[in-house]
Amino acid sequence: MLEIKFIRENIELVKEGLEKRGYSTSILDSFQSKEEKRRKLIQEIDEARRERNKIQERINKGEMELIEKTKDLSEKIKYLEEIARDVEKEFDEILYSIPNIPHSSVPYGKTPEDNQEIKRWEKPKEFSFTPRPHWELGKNLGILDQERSVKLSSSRFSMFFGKGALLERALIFFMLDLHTKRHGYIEISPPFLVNSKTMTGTGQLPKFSDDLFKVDDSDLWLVPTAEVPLTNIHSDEILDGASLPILYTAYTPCFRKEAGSYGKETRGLIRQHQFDKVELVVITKQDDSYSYLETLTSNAEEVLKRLELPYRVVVLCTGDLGFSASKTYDIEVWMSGMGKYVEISSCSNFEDFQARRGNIKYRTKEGKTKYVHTLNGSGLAVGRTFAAILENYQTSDGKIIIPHALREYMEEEVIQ
RNA sequence: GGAGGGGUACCGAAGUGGUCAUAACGGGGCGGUCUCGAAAACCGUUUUGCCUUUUACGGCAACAUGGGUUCGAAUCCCAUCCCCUCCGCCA
Repeated sequence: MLEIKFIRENIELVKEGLEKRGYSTSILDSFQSKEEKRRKLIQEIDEARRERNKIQERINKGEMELIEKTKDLSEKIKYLEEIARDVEKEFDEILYSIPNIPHSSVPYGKTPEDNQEIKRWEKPKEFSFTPRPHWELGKNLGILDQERSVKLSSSRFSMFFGKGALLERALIFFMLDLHTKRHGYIEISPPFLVNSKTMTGTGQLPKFSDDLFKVDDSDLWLVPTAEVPLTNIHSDEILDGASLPILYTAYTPCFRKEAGSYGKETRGLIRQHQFDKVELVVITKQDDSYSYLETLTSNAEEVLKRLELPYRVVVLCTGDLGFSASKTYDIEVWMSGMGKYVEISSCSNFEDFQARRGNIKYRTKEGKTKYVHTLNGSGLAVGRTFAAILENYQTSDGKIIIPHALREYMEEEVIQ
């Protein structure tokens, strides 16, 4: 969330940010009226409490006749507090629904078509035959079963068999090893179910519950990304400034409802209710966060470079930017069979937006407390990487050559 | 799931209805004195949030969380969460 005082004092700037994203700005009107109401109430309550405290002091000194007077005052306070509770609740709902402001370097745009390509690595390989999509390859090789998984669960679930399951595991190991051994991230194995407070900290709640799976009869939700548990590790903490930056990586399955995507990308591994991902999270001081956005993105790119998968990097335009992010780079891998670039990683700087929600601070050398900046990026989405390997490493007879970087984890050079 | 104990600051811990609890006491951290330097000792300091347009040597709030009783709650009552011990169950 944004700082209340900041919104109040920079209402035009916030309005501009909302407009750039294509959001309605009417929320700011309710913000203003509710905020003023809230502030007046706080003042009124504080004043009444001050008065009561003074009288209480005199009662303590023996002026018992004042007891009657303070009764009324207490009733008044109780009444005001009740109103304040409601106002505060309504106000919070508004406050938590205002998105982050796009960074000044983010290009203006309305749709994903307006995202700007800033980098392209390696040319897509030329095939002497028509390359097939990964779902055909996987099915023919018997390593990917998307029919039985529907029987077990529902559509948008898949199952790997034999070498396919091994390839998936190899990818997870390869990515985690790269990030821990080469890039300096600390590996975490977090819970896959988290509570509402945690989901609110990173911005999934209250606005985006429709896309989350919730466990019945509990306050637990299935994580849609490891970003949620990792970023919230230090919620309600004041970190030592010397301990920053903190770099975490984790492998987790991710669960998403993908509501509103009926009929879209139903085949293959692109859009699933459950998929594996290795995530990168960075917690920094505010001055470092944008340079870490570059580092983080290059850490994710390194996975594709080592797997020798062609990709491009785009910077998301204001209209395509996620709710909590200030700036986002998407990495898109080339899918030979599908004949297009597909998002495989999203690397974002949230500045202090998540830190405010999750209450994550650090202490400076001078002893002051400040909000940290948080960043995260996929490093990478495992299912899509799996698909990219199948499509880019296929042979004319439908075999898959294993990329060199994975051979130590696979023990074989070809899946056939 | 059953029985019992507990949740107070960075940590340990006291306080069990009004001598103001930011909070005793002990430890730790930070600053200083002493020292060539260090240790020890001594002195000082050490929560967070909100409101007052900025600021204050200003005000308010917070003792797991949320309600309640009371003129007044860390303290009494109710609910919820979490931790510990024992029993049962179990990967």
